[in-house]
Amino acid sequence: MSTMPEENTRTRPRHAIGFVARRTGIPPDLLRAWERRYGVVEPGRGPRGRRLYSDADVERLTLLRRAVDAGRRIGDVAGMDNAELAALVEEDRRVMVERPGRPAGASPPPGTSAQAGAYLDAALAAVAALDHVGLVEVMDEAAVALGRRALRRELIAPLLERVGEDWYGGRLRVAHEHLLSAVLRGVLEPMHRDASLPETAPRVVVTTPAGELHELGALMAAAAAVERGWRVVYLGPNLPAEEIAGAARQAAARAAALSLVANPGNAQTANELRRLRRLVGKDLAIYVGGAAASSYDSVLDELGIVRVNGAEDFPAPPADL
Amino acid sequence: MSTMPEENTRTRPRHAIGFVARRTGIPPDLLRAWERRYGVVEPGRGPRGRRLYSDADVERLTLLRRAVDAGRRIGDVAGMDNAELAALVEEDRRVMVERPGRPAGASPPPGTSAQAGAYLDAALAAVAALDHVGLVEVMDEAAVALGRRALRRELIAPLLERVGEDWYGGRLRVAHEHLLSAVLRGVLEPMHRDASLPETAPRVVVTTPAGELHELGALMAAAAAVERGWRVVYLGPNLPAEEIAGAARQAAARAAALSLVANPGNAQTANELRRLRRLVGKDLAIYVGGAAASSYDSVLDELGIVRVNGAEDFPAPPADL
DNA sequence: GATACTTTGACAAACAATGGACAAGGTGTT
DNA sequence: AACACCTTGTCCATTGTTTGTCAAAGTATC
Repeated sequence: MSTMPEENTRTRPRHAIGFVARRTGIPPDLLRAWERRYGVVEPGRGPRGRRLYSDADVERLTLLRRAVDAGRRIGDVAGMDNAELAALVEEDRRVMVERPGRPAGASPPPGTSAQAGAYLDAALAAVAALDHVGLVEVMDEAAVALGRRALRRELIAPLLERVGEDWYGGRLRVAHEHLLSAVLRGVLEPMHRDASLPETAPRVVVTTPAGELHELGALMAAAAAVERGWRVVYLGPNLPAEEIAGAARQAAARAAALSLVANPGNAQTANELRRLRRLVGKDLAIYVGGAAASSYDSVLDELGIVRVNGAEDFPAPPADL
Repeated sequence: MSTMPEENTRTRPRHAIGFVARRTGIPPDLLRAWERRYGVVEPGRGPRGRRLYSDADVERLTLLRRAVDAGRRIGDVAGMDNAELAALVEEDRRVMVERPGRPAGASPPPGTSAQAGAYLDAALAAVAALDHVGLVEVMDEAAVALGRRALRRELIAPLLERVGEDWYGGRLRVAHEHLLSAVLRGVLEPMHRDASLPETAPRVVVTTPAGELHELGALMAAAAAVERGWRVVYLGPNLPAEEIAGAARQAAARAAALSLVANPGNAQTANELRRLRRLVGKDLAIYVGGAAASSYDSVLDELGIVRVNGAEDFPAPPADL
């Protein structure tokens, strides 16, 4: 579509081999070997015969490195075109760490303050450096400076998005993402420990359905629910419908909140939702949110489940009784 | 356009045997043996006679491995078609639920104080009642009263064991276990945030290998490591060997600590350990612990990996340099 | 001279294929 | 109980291929 053959920034060669090596994590020797043996890319040449790689080349090399990291053999993937390669890498990633489908581009930080922006930069730097302690320090400071609400909206949410993007662009690895998850869990978990709520406040069970391992959405939801006046029973991720139903019954909960991120539109999750509705009957309110939630809209409709757009829209508890 | 009968991505052979082995958890030798003896799949061949498996092959092999894991004999299930197999696996799964390997009876609380015993009872009651807030209160009080070390030894470790037993005996449900996990994570995570350690303290990367979803052992290890004077880079659970190696390299870590709880003696985990050792070379110390660790003893020996008995035995960092 | 790049050739490890062997555990027969 | 037999996962030897890395020798730039 945008393929003016010349002049295109994507295809204009300009990166030297050392730069590309650092950027992709592939040593120069190996870059040359891959080119020599499999013709993996065809970089242009500078005046003295030096290799000059285009952005498109870098992109393709990043995909190849990911495929190899996932356990593929370079000879098996070297011949694939970029589309095929991208599909392969995406699939491998799903299996390796259960972490899924491109989130349907959450909204970019809207009214982010300059202050939050500075924390965001500092946090990103700490993640990139795998600096656990530094990241915790940034989050603690930000928590004090911004308050809970802004912390979630202006720091944590954009941070998750940026790290996701950077991973996708090959600048970060899965390990960075895990580090962030671990720290954020530590930051978010205390938020729903709020014991100041009356014993009689309506309860909500917060979890993710079986097959859905990503917990951060659930933690954000739990923190938001506390602020709305719910008493939260937090159950962690990956719980079968029977367990959710049993817990809701035992806790005398008025609602269940589920976060859906992985595998948009997958059949197992839809079935879990159906089973849950059947097990709990019509009286329990069920809320779902998360990047993948909208892909289940038809099922949600059929089951009378409410879709929540972002943690800030978490419903207030019913006033009756 | 995607429905050309050939050209179909599901049936086009493209996965090398090593990759399939990792993906399915079936070692290469066994893959070949199953093919030779039962014709379980018919992979295509690459130009030099190398096996290339299709997505459909991988799917079928995964089903077969699940059936075998559930106690079926390969000879009995090898002839079934995929639909039959899927039904069988689904049925078996319902029976076994999700039985994590029986822990090899961790030591009963040795010198437990009466005080800790009271906290233990209170904590168990809160878990049984799904009382999130109450459980947090008990843990917070206990943390102050007992101190970190005794908290781990005399409360958290026995608590995990008791809940595990009660769950196994049907007195508690998965939801109770998850509630406990979530709260304990909140308690343990701050323990390795200790910023008082010098920037130059030797670093240890703490995580669990791919396939191992249980995080609490890793958290206990992280907390113990901090007390021993390590600077901890905590990466959460379920990380492939490449990622662990990459993170250790980037963090300039002196050691990696892994917690193993699920599926004692399983092949995937053993392979992950082997790959990790290969990727990091001989210079990085690797520690493993957890209920399932002893079932890998021969592998650990072969790889020069140190088995740690309980978080209290976590090794001190090397004094050299 | 130090640095960054080029080409070519070489090499050790890791990986894969075939076919055979074997031990541990289960099944069946007497 | 003892026995032979089958099943199954693992291991080995041998051969060959693939792949990451290294070294040598040369060139341009600062």
